[in-house]
Amino acid sequence: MEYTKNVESVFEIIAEPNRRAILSLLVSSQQSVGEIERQLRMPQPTVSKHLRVLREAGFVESTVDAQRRLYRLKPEPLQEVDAWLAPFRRFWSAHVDALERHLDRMD
Amino acid sequence: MEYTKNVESVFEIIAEPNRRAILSLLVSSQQSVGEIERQLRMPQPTVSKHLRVLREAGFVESTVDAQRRLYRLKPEPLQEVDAWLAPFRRFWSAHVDALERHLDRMD
DNA sequence: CCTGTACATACCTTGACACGTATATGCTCT
DNA sequence: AGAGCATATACGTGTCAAGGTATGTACAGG
Repeated sequence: MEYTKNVESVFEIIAEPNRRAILSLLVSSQQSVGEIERQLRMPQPTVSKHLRVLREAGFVESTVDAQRRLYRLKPEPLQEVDAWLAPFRRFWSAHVDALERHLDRMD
Repeated sequence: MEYTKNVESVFEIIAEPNRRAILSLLVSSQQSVGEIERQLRMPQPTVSKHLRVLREAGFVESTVDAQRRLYRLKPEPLQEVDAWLAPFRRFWSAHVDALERHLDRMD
């Protein structure tokens, strides 16, 4: 196998449950590492390491606030996921339509 | 770490590029294993193994057609992904709104 | 029946990645 | 400058999943 790694797809990033949890936390507002750590009950190095992955993949960005770092969401990578999903949305809405037509004929 | 595996999230399933390719192929119409194999230039056992994973996770289902098996999409798992994405969509459309208001004030 | 075709599975190997523990870096305040 | 807090990184370890090769199963046609 050719492992031309490094390209780390957005899908691999969000495959990790803790990373999804972090992203879900950040959707409401920005948070410091310590706040994430406490809310998710994760060891601090774990949080930092996941944040690093998310940052390098463009899911989040951080600003310095004294000794703290505040992390916030960036939309682009998840929009990529959304875009990949588009053709499938058409597929399953076609299914729903077919079901509706079927039900229409039934009454 | 507790590895209470088996729950195999839908995200782990679509993290694999070859599986995403298979799903994308199937969005237009059902395909046999051999057709997938040829279109994606993947070894047959690889295709079969990925299809097994996809099947057990509910992404696809198969019907027997003589010696062939025809695989087709099932919508539910990808709808789960879509549902997970919903809060983030609200987030980034809020961003677009803010940008638009800003641009409005500029002229 | 026997051969070929289509697909599935078994086994082994390898690499990636998530974790834990320990330690480094950097900032703040006194 | 030194203490203490907040965050980042290094290192070693275990687990898991994907690939390759080989083989099994099942159906179709002559």
